[in-house]
Amino acid sequence: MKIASWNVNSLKVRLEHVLQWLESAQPDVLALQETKMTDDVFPKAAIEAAGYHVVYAGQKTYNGVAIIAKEPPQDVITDIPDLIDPQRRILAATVNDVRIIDLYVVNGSAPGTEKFSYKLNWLDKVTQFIEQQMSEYDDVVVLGDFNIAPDDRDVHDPDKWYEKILCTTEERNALNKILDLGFQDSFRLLHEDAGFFSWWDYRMNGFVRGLGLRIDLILCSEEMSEAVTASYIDIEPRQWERPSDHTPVVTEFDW
DNA sequence: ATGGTGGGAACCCCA
Repeated sequence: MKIASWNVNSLKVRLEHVLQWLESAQPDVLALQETKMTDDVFPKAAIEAAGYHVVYAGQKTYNGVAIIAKEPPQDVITDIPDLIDPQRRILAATVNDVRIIDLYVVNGSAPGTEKFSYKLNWLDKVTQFIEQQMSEYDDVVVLGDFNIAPDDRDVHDPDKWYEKILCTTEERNALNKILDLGFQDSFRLLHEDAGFFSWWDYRMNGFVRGLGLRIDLILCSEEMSEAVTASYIDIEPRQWERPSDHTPVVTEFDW
């Protein structure tokens, strides 16, 4: 089973990239973030024509998540307890008996801001939801744009980013609370080195200069973590014309 | 030196 995540930064602009990547990579599951479109205009037919099923939760202009899968996603959840929120950032569904939880984590702007507090509160509620899902499902994958670099190996210049947004101790502690529920960062099961990134700022020629962070993660529960056979970041789509600022991350399971 | 680029909307917000 091959599971992937990609923040596409507008599915309207990136649809051809997604279709091209599905065609070549043939994932069983591709979780999208930042589709930035309402459900009534979602390109369902184009994705189905590529041989996939898809479920989605979108809104106008901002956010938006989708799960594309070879088998039909079941038992879809778009809203969680204690978080009444018009922002479409959460999508859970079951595919091949694996519970997939697709997250577009709040960016948070900067430490000390209202958005930062909202991010931490959002993560707290989502952590409670994941804990509930863990009690209901045996095999769980939580993936998406976490907007948190797990540790300094995931940051091109840790000194420059010290306690900056995406790298603060508070955000990392919040991520660790999810991991403590019984998850592994699948990429780190197979790669210990620094310098692997999934997002590069459009500004200042970030991709060419290697100014990246690894903030797109695929977390898997215990039994699945023992079945990981490969985990990698596919930087090719970041080199395509008019790319997303994120590139797909992939984990393969003997499942 | 506190910038810049990109997406979407609508002359500004968000990342």
